[in-house]
Amino acid sequence: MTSRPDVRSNPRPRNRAAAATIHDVAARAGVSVATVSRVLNGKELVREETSRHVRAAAKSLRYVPNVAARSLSIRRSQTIGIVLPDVHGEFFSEVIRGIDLAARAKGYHILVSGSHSDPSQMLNVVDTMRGRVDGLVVMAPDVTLAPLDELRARAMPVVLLNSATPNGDAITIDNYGGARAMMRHLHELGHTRIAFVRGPQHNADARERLRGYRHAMRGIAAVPNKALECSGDFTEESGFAAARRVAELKPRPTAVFAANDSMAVGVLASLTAAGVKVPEEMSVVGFDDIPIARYVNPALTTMRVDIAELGRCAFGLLLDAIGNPAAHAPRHDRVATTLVVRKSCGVPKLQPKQNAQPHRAARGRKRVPEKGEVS
Amino acid sequence: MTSRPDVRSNPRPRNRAAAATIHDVAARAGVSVATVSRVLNGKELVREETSRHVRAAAKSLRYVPNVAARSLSIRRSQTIGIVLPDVHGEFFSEVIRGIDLAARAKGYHILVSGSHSDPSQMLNVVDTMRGRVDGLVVMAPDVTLAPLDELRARAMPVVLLNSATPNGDAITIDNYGGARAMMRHLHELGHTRIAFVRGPQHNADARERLRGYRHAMRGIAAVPNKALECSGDFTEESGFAAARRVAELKPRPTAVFAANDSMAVGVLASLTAAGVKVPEEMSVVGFDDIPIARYVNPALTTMRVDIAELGRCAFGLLLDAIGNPAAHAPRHDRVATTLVVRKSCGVPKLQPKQNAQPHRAARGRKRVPEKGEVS
DNA sequence: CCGCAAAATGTAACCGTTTACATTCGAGGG
DNA sequence: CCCTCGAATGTAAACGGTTACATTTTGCGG
Repeated sequence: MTSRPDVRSNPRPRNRAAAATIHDVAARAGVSVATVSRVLNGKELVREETSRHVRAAAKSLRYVPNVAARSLSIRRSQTIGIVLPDVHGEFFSEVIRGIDLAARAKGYHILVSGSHSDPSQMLNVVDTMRGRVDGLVVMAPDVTLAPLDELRARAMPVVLLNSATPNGDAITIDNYGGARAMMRHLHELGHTRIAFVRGPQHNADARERLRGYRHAMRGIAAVPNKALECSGDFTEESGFAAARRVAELKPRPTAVFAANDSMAVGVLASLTAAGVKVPEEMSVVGFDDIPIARYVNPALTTMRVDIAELGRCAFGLLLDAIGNPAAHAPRHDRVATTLVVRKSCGVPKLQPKQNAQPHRAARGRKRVPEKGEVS
Repeated sequence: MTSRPDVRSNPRPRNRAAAATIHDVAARAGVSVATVSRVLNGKELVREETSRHVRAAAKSLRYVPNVAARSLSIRRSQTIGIVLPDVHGEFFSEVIRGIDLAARAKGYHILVSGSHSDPSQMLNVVDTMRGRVDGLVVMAPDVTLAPLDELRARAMPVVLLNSATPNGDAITIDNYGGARAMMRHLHELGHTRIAFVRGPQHNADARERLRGYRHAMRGIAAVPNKALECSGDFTEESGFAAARRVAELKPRPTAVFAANDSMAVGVLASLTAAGVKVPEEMSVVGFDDIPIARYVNPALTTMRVDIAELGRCAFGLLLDAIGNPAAHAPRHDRVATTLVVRKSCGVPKLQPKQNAQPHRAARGRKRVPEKGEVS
């Protein structure tokens, strides 16, 4: 009955409604498997009538190609891997979202693996993804250079996200530029004594933001003052703690710049608890524009990072690398940030020994609407 | 030299450092592929010495098995799919996180696909995952029953997450019980005029929470008052708008119960903007205990849902279904919620026509620490 | 020293596709 | 009428593993 010779000497009993294979479709349509394959992939010449038959047979059998077989044959999985340090919080979910959207549009699937605190565990995961994916987007902001290079040796296209910039493909946020833009904004409002809450020591984003802050401070204060910098680790808790220290500094700073929004939220909560009025007595700004930033009280002024866009870029770059592994020239793209002015910072009160007048531009710029200016 | 007869008549030029195959390992170790397979899978008897040789060969060749071939052969992919409506926000990332952790521990990978607003698109995605995954966790809170049943017909283990409960495997939050527990808390504090901000009409979670609220209100107020219910859609914006309406109700409610935390955050922001003091003039509570809840001002009293646990349970159930597809009895598990008391609600002011005394228990319970009581 | 069971290993079929190459079939030109 | 050529289709060899079954070793009692 079937035109396919049953090669199996002793067919295993399939326990359940087995999925139809290409052979079943071929038999039903009265053609060879090659023809079925050609019809379904639509690349080669097939007579219109034959094509219809095949399509009908496939539909009636609810045929879905077996991807494992297919990818074994064509050596492609149409899947990319995403390796994250830890899928906590809104930042990571936005990254995934951005990549997912871009990938699906191109017919790609995404394999996600999060929660990799240490590099060895990460490399491990990368190995188990071997063969399962055509390329990787790896986010490892806390990892030092060496393991990342080893990762490249795995001979698979890899795009690094927000990691210490190595040679090879990478996408990063313009942290340095963003931090400077934020400092410019504060300075224009008249602030000169600006405290900074740092991020984790080994985090690439955190370092760049700190660098931007320091550079800007050199242009603002004659003598750099290390006392204005507090340590933090990107968590609300650490922001909370840092704010207490800031509030007790001798000449009290008029503004606090937290290296990310989570810490800024902590700072805000801490100051409120301590009875320090924001923005009247102290201005607070953050970085990232996570969704909550808009809903804390007062609403937080921050640098927006279009995280989904970050993911989208990463996928685009990866796709390019997968497309022509040979001719692909490694790129390092930087995505810009946007200043979003809300209510959490104002003009500092006049104080002795300070410039008596706030900077000229201050007044006019105070209430830039959402998505204000590009840094 | 190699013991493997080169069956390929005309080996394709491999463009790049091709990955070693099991044949290469076998050749290098001087054994057959079967032996290599046995060593690497560790199931069958192999002489210790042989085993060492094979392992050494594998390591020196940096051999990693090709998963496509493997899953073609054993008809398993060691991968599960996660289908989400939209990977926005902390809720979804926590779900992914929970599943990821559980899955990795069992050697499974996860294939994620988010952003499916409509059912047809979702079914589509499910089809493309066919063969790529051993089972699915599907989250479709807004979807009506019919498509979900069709999904089951796809003949693959499926666990539904927070969806309108059908027959088959499912995990849901105890929304009804949680809502009632929250109402009990408010009532014990002395509140009787309690407004409710509803979630999306077709959302299963939202409906259950509303049901819990209504049930509780029947026990509190003699005449049910629909005017106390405001519509909302789980977004901060809708909470913001709803709060304005609540504040203008004739006998003003003394408490607002928002069907989720995002809306509660909106409510808080709105009341603050309108000059209504929380909790002195009005108490506000939410549901979910998203991370921000702790950092808004005042900190939000809410029902905690252990979202990662939800994901973990879902994976466990799915694994069971994958394990014995035949003997598996469909289950419907419900995960409990926990009351977390913070600062956003207090004892209502005495008012005419009200019970003059707050409920007995109120005082003593006011400041239960984090992770207070199980509902 | 033989025989035999158990242990270790090898052989090759099979999983379901894709695709290079072979084959068939018609049509058109000489 | 034969030959050639191109279009349509078929055949079967990969792809890289797993595993049932066959074969070879090994250990040991008689």
